[in-house]
Amino acid sequence: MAISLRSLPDKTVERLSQYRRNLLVCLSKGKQHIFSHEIASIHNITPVQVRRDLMLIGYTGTLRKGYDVKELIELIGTILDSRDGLKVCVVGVGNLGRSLISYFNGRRSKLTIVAGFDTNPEKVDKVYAGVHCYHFDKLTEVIQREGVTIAIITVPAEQSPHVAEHLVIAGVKGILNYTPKSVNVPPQVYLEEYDMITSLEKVSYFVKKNSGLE
Amino acid sequence: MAISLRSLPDKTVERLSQYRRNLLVCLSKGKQHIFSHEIASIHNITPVQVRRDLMLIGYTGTLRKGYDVKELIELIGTILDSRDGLKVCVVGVGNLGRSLISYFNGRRSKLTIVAGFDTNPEKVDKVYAGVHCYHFDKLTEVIQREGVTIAIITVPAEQSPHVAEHLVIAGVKGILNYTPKSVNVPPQVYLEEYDMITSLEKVSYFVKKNSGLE
DNA sequence: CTAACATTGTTATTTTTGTAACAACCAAAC
DNA sequence: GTTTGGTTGTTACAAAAATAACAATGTTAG
Ligand SMILES: NC(=O)c1ccc[n+]([C@@H]2O[C@H](COP(=O)([O-])OP(=O)(O)OC[C@H]3O[C@@H](n4cnc5c(N)ncnc54)[C@H](O)[C@@H]3O)[C@@H](O)[C@H]2O)c1
Ligand SMILES: NC(=O)c1ccc[n+]([C@@H]2O[C@H](COP(=O)([O-])OP(=O)(O)OC[C@H]3O[C@@H](n4cnc5c(N)ncnc54)[C@H](O)[C@@H]3O)[C@@H](O)[C@H]2O)c1
Repeated sequence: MAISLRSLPDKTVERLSQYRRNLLVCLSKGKQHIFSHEIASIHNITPVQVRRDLMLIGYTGTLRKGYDVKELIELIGTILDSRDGLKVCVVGVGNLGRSLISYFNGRRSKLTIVAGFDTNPEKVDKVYAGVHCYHFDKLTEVIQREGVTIAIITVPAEQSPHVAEHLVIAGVKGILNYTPKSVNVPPQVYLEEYDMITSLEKVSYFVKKNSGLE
Repeated sequence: MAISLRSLPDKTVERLSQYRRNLLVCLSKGKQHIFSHEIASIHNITPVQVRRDLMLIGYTGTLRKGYDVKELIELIGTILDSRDGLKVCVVGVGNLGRSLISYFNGRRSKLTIVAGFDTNPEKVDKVYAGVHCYHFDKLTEVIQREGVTIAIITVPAEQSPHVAEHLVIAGVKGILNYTPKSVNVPPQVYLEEYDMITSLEKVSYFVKKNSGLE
């Protein structure tokens, strides 16, 4: 299908992931069809935006009946998921890393966390929520053996550039960096960074502004 | 100052927060001046974008000498921070909530987590990283007594709309929702939502696409 | 002294994202 | 049957964000 080959807008990809998650909930409640305005209201966006996103992936609903929930879930699956799923590792099995491991695993069948890495001897060779924690020295070896393609970085901030460098050498194709220090990767590696402090400061700025403080 | 009153672009606010964080690191290393291309390279963006952001906040550097690190930090402070700081609470003291509490507190002097809330009796009236956890029933009372203006939601997803509703009633002015279920708030409350699953699926999509998989 | 250069600040352009407008359609009501 | 109404898919428009272009300026090299 030509459409799934051309790159979708970033934001559309994000929304598709969210649509799917909520569509699964709808399906489990026995809902078989859904209107664009229903999807929109779940996500607090406009129906037009929903229809536009679905247009981009070439899905056509039925007039006055809406979209077939199951079909749509499957179509989004063919777009977002890789056939055999992708393997993920977490570098830095601290507070945040452990939270993520215990939270993610088992939820998305196509994305599995298969390894953790840490430098702290107390964590190495322990198992967290079913995930083995290896020493950071084994990074390349384990990544290549297991065929890991995505890494989540949750080490102390100052370590993240160093960690990212090793991940690239080891051959991962995508990195999700939760450290407030941004990292540098070659263009063929997809990088997503998110900084919780920044988010909080942003909320704080707009709260200040809206409240007309000082 | 007229400039700080007009609303800055969302993305600029985010970047200012990040600039400041790294400028503080520079300052602690004794660096007194910095060029736009240096700031840019720290954040993997272009020097033009840095200059544009600084233009928007009305800061002027010195030609061939760059920006005064200390001055710039202070100016960003006057823009992002509220004079007396803002108080923050965390609703849902589970894995993620506790991570956030222990991570955030003490880092940003102007934003302090002053309370946690949970429904689980085992957590109520315990103290986590110096933060008292109250029963959810006390939400409004504590928020008003302490003057909390910002809330972070880290309860199980299906609870988040209910929690958000109570937070609005209690009078918070900003909400940061880490739940994958989005919530509805009146326009005077600033809402920021972030969904880690979506981020991971987005990385996965682009990894798949870049690798030319299937 | 002058030319070349590095760097800033600003305006113009392009790209991305979101919103609005509207034609097409078909089911139901009358 | 014809009209009404709700809903889709698409095109046209607007807003936000990023990038490029470039003038201004003062420092350094010759
Ligand atoms: N905890 C949070 O809620 C939170 C929130 C926002 C951002 N973050 C960011 O996430 C990162 C981790 O935070 P945390 O609270 O989990 O810290 P943490 O100290 O609990 O965990 C960090 C872990 O990384 C390990 N580590 C250190 N160097 C390493 C290396 N080179 N290779 C592999 N592992 C290494 C440490 O042994 C430790 O286990 C930090 O950069 C922080 O800024 C955390
Ligand atoms: N843990 C993670 O790394 C992670 C990652 C991404 C998203 N999230 C999201 O964060 C949320 C929490 O995740 P978690 O792993 O911390 O879960 P958790 O089960 O460890 O924690 C949830 C906490 O919320 C409390 N709670 C339940 N209902 C409540 C209510 N009405 N009011 C106040 N407290 C209530 C529970 O008692 C529990 O302590 C979830 O929505 C999850 O989707 C978590």
